Amino acid sequence: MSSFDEFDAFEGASLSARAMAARPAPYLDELNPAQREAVEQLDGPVLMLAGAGTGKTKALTARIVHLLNTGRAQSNEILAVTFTNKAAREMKNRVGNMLGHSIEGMPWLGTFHSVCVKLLRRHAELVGLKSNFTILDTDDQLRLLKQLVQAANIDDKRWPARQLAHLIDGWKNRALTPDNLPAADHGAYNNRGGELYAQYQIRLKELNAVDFGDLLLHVVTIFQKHSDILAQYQRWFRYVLVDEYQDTNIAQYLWLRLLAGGHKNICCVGDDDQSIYGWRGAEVGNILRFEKDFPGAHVVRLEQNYRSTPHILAAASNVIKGNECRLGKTLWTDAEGGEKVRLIGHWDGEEEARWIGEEIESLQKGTRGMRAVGLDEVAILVRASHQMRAFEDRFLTIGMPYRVIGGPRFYERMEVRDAMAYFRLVVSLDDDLAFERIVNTPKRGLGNVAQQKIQTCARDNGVSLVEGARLLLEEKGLGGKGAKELAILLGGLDRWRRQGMVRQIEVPLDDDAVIDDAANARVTRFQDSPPELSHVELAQVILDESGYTAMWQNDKTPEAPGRLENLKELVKALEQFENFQGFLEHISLIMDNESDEGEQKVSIMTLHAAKGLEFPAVFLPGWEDGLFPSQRSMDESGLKGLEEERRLAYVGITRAEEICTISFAGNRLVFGQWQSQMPSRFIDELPENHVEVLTPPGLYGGGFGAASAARPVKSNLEERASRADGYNSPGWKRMQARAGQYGTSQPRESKNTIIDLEAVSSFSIGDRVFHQKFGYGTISEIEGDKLSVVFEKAGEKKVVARFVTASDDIPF
DNA sequence: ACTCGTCTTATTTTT
DNA sequence: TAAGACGAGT
Repeated sequence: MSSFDEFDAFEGASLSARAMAARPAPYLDELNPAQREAVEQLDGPVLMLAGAGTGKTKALTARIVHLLNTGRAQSNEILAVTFTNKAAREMKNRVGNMLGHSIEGMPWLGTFHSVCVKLLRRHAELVGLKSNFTILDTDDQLRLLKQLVQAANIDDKRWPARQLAHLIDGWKNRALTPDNLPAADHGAYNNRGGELYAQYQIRLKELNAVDFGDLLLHVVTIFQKHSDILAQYQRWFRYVLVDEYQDTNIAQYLWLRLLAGGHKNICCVGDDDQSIYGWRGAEVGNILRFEKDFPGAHVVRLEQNYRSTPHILAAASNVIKGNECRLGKTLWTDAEGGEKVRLIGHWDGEEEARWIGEEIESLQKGTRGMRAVGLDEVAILVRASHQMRAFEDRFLTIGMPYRVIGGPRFYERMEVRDAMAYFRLVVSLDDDLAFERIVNTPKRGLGNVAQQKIQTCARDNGVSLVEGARLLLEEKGLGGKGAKELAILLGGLDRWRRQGMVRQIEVPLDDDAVIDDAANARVTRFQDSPPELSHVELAQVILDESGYTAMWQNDKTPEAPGRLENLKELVKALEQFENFQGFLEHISLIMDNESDEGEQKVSIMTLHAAKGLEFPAVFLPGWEDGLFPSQRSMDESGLKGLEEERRLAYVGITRAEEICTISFAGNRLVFGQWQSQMPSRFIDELPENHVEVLTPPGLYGGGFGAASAARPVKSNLEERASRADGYNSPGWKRMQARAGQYGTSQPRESKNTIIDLEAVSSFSIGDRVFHQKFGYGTISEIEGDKLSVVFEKAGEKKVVARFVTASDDIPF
């Protein structure tokens, strides 16, 4: 992709740079003392512990500018890594702005993955790859693994390939190659884990492909095995900067240690309290251990917050201080006043959504002396994406514009990937995975049997699938419609390839290696080919002639028009690139979807997706034990899991600038079952004098606590959870202490059910009752809060008392 | 080869 | 509940 003239100026560079060392540094004046310290401490290891909203990016960019300005390094001698492209882009922009001129260079500011791609392209042969290797996405990865699993005669029902994929990802995150896989891990996946992992890696090499994990792992391997190469880069990258250090996994940690191992000029920026990606391999330990890893490290804490009101900060701080494993920071602010964090309980999830909808409407109008808040300034942050539905439903009915952030990304959409598979195949005919994806899309009458034949033929002859298909046709090994269609496809591939060729020769590519390969192959055959198509035109032609466009045009499902729209957008996106290769390279790493226009909309997203963002008004619904903190997280990871959930709560609260509203529902439909919920234990951790409880207990006698007290079943569950992690006080105590403490909004009238909480415990045998699902019935037995009811239509069922009402009350 | 019905299983997600 | 995966039937 990019050439290596980043290195060209290697030795003689710094004279002019040093001459600049005396330049004034106005950017320093805008920093607070802590930020300034973090910026000016240029040499040696530095850990910048930056709390939420403390101007971390500002400090980080100032540091880069300072490095340049003092002549310590040239822009191409600084390695700065982030996790997301968005973060990398922002940093680039801000460095540019701060310098006052566009930065030519900073070629090594990018994501871990994009930097690794560059490095790996340069040294691919050292791990048995060619420098034009392709990068598989998770979909390709899974398909590949499925094949291996089937070939190994494993019942993929009992041992799903997904699970294996997950294991392998985990190993790669931990920098474990098949060779150094610990015995314990070897036995995973029905004792075949290690074996299949090894096979998978071999297969990847055969395909000249890598998965995301490999990008880092291969580079680490190269550095470990080739000290000369490592030394070269250690010298080249004079300063190393890392953003979001708390999110690094072991592979990334090793990678950094290796690169910074010489001069130790490494500056890691992060916040242990915002480590929320443990489940995908991030090691909070990396940041907690920093001072041990880099003795003599300077630790700077950025604690002055420029984002939120004191109430919000107090709430966040009080919650997070429940965590044991943290370095400790206290956010503070100059700002004064502001609303307290608001807390409200609801009857159920629907009611919660309704209330939030109305609340947003009144924020818009600017009631209670507050300024009017625009919809763009409002966000709803949920723990799990299924919670979004209630809000979407509600907002749809009241016509409130909203946008869901972090859904399936543009480049992950089926149609986009199909299209890209065509492009990939045209670019390199031996992209077997791309071929597999599209042979029968659109339907060409090439089902399992036909594809199997192609596979066999290709393997027997040791060629790619495309070549195998060609041979198969020549041998007449395939008949009927399939054969005809396949011939058309192969013909098309050749034609498209030819149509794209000349253009590719004319356009200079960045990457010498790629250009050489491609050009050599082409010059001999197609030098004088007739008028060509630009890659954009070609893309359109491919989609049309392959029948792919037609496939969606003929599709009558409601999503078909949207898919066609996406294809158009994809073709348009190609315009920004010089050629196919450039595009494919780019999108394999960039999965952004920032195509949102002007209209004011409420944002709905998960807490994870919200990290790094901020909104004047934030709603945090669903604070119920089991949902948040997530039961699964606690079951799987115990105390560690709970602490990560707590960090998530911290992240959520600290997204809010002016007003933060936390809510919970007493009942929620979970997997189609109504469940009564306990308020989240994190609610107990909110500091009372910074919280305003809305809708005090009123009409419904005792409100939440009383209702809970009537349900020993839940509290046992709750108690079990508490005991399991040994963390909080037993559920019962908490619950009782809380009884009546929090307000609960009234049940939704539109449901036409008025449920008298007092009545829950006052059923007696023989009462006639109504149940939403089973209809009318008569109570035959009472056991705690469980009733046996003989329903008129549904027969005898055990139901929880709460879901049943005395039948007279039902105004149906 | 494709469609339809049954079964299963339910976080968080970047690159 | 509700979406996705899978197998059987046409």
